[in-house]
Amino acid sequence: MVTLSLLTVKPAMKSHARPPRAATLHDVAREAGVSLITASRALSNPGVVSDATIERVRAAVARTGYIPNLLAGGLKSKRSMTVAGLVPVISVPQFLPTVRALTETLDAAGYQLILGQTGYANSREEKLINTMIGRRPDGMVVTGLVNSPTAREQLKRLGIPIVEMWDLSDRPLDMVVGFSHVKVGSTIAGFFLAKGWRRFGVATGDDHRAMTRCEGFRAVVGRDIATAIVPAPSNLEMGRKAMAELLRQDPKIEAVYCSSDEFALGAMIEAQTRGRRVPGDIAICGFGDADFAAHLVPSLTTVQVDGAAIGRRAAQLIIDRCAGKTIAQPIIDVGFRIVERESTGAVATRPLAASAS
Amino acid sequence: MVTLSLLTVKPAMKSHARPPRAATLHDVAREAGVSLITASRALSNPGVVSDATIERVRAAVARTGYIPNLLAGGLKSKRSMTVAGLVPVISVPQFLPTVRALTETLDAAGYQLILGQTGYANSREEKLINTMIGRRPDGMVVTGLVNSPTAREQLKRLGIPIVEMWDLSDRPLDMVVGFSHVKVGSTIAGFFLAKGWRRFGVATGDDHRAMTRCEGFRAVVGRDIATAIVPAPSNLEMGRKAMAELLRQDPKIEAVYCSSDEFALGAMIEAQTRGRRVPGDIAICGFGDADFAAHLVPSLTTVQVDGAAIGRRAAQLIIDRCAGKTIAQPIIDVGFRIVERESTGAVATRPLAASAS
DNA sequence: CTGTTAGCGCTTTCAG
DNA sequence: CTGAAAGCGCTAACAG
Repeated sequence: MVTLSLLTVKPAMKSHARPPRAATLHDVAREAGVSLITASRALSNPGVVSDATIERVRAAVARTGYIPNLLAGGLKSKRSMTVAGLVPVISVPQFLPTVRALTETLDAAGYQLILGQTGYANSREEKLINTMIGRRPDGMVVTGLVNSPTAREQLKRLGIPIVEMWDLSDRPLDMVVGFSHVKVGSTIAGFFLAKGWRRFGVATGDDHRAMTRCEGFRAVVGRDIATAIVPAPSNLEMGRKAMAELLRQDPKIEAVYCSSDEFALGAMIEAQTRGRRVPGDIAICGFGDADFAAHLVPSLTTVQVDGAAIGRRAAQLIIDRCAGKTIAQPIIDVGFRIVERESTGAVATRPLAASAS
Repeated sequence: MVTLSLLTVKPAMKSHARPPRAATLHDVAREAGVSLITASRALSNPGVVSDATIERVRAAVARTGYIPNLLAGGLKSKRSMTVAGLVPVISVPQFLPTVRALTETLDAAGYQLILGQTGYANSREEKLINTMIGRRPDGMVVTGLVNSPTAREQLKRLGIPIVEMWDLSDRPLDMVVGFSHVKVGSTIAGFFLAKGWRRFGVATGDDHRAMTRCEGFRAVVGRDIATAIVPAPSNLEMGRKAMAELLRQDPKIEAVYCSSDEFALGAMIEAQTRGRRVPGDIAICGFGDADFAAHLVPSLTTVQVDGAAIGRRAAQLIIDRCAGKTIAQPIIDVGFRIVERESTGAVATRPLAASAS
């Protein structure tokens, strides 16, 4: 018996004729001469289908140009194979390694990351979460701890795995991968003190996590130090302005912590422009260990956080939970360490570093 | 008659009881005492429903905590309200403003951008396109021109609006928003020549678009100039290495074009480290007009491209086409302009700029 | 303005 | 190993 397909793809069709519709599994099944469900199994659960059948279905797929409709599959199976990810803004370099690792780790497991920008404002966060839920993601990853009680309640009720990241909490919404920002601040302060400096300054972005680091810093060195706060995200331009402000507040300032490396570079440039030597007159420490930090002149002392690891581990938590595994450790502290370079002068005598992991 | 809902949300339930399933439109309809389709219309097409009914449905939505399942809606209506976006790697600063503008413009129209990383390798591109098609996006935006004939054919067959961006072509797959990279290269060359320099160098990433700019540059100033090619994406570290290489090839080099601003900053630092004054001894021009370029010392001459505009216009093309509008101009040249700053010395006597728009 | 009917394309039962 | 039936949650099409 000869089965004539109505769907044979002809590379060249008259004029602009475009196939009225994409091939469905139904078409594939007909082409392969098997039932719909067998075709489905051949593709998504080959273990229970005979090799011969699999081969015929594969061939039919190739002939028809079939691409599974994940919307339909997800509707029935309740698994959309997507994970929602919330970041403040996509253009902050800080989170890029994390987003990249998330994308890649999820991709390797067949999941698609769907990114949303909350924009540093809590109101947007709630709205965005709602939009995201509409796509029925299998998991959700958010930057920072979810503060809004409404949003927390809603996310909990969803019953999907959730990872809060880039921060730490004893009592996360569900799971958390991050590090202690307070500890970062106090560690930098300890590092500065160990070097013998006594006149400090801090330049920080105004977002929650940066402010927390700033508080950790001031808790150790005192709150009446020169302080410059700029709207997040802090960049090079803002760094120049902030350093100008710090020098106005305290012309004899000795050591400055900046809440990002871009910010620190700006501060460094401004200090140099005003005739201060770095680190001769002013020591500068950044945060994030951006790719350029090691290659500046002077190279920049900074706090290294493994953003890619945060993304990888967050993704893995989601993947594991979706696979039904029980998570032994739902609170992961990835730690951080001070990378001492030239911008803070001669190397300190005692090493100062790390957090738990 | 009193309608007792089975779905009344009780804030505090016994132990870990979690609602077995999310509220569906069916639940909302029952709560509101209307039919399923009326509830549907009240939410997505309120114009054709009485105000009283809308109000009742709204109340039912609030009570049940209903969030529409966009997968189900998309399956039936054939509109997933998603747009697929392909970038080489998410972590390249270059495309960030574009991705951001895309996200935001699409979001405002109710669309969700789904991002995929092709990773500078054509093989991944084809595979990624297939994955994306599985989610049945309503449109697609790709960085650069789609080269692979297989991919072009497949995308055309899809019948959804497609925008290629960050490059230009007379014969795009569908629509294109970008600028001429050859022209960028030749314009920079002309700019350098007008300043009186005669010994040139070029440091470039090895991706297609950067190489094209490089060719445009060399087509004007000659192909036998000092040249350093590094693997994309080019960053500060690579810039230092590249400049070291250029100085090795030609110690008397006078003017260098770098394929990105991060790259140029690295080159500048390396030159200064080796005792060359910028712009005194060597003039440097970057590409991209990164946010920091204007605030460096010396400030960096560069080529400004409105990446956000590319994203906005690409998104708008997709949105308009999805709305059934005919696109008057499917080939959009957003142009570029040289932003002359300190790194190329005294301001040129004749202005050099722009492309078509 | 409102309701009924019939699917979208797939996967989960439950039977052979 | 294969198949038939049912339906995920929603909306388009056609009635009233």
